[in-house]
Amino acid sequence: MGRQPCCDKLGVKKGPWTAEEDKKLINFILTNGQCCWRAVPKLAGLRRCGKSCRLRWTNYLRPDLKRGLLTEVEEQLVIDLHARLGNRWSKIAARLPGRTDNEIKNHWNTHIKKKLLKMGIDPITHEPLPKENKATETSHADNSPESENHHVQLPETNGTASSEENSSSPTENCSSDESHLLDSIYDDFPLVSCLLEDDQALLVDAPWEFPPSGQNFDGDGMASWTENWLLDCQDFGIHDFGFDCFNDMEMDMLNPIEMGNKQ
DNA sequence: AAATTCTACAACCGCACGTCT
DNA sequence: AAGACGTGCGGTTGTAGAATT
Repeated sequence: MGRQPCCDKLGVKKGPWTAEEDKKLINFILTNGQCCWRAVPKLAGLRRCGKSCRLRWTNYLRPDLKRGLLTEVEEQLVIDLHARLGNRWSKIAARLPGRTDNEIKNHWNTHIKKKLLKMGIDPITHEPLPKENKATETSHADNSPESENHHVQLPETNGTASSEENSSSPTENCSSDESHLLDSIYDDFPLVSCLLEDDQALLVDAPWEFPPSGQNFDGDGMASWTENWLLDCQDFGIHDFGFDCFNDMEMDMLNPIEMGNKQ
């Protein structure tokens, strides 16, 4: 049996997207909206796999994306959320409007991880590194993706540093300590609370204008706008970053922050 | 100036999950 | 209930450009 591949591998292009392909994809989605991704390549005239189209759209072409490096505040929020959620990048991304899980994941691996190690903090557990390990960790952790999967046996995480709960969510299971943790994070990082406040405001349903008013999208209008769009920074506004991606437990975890913030 | 190494990030892959029939 | 299907997620790889030798 087995399932059908998402696309026939033959004749499907891979690798970097060209501006032309981007245009086609944008044009198609503008006209038809996001529908069945499998059908998109064919309908849009692209020799790409549907999955690839979806990824390209969500990670790069979506107009509500911010580009550029994460700010200090965003970075701190990522660290904070990672401490609570582990490598659940999509959930973390949901808390950072305009950022994608892929972007955050990359930033984590290339910047934050190193930063934490330099500070003597284990990027997996967010606990201080045991002194004797610091040097060695720092020296090889950079290029060792495995290090993240090793589930470095921590001094003590109530003995449950098992690969089971994996999802590398170190604090996920210690709900009793949740409020403590949150309190300390909240105290330690006033910037985070500041962002959360802003973030809250941003969550107001404000759909991006598509196409921007005054632009027409037939023929050249579309093409020139698309080109500008691709060239320029994409910061149109916020859309689609609600809380619905959090399950109840996570919502409970987050509530204290939101609530505390309002007080 | 050329060669080599490093870094950052876009893109791919395989698996998991939810929905539909 | 089971299989097919579409989509989302996280890990990993490939590559272009920057930095270093």
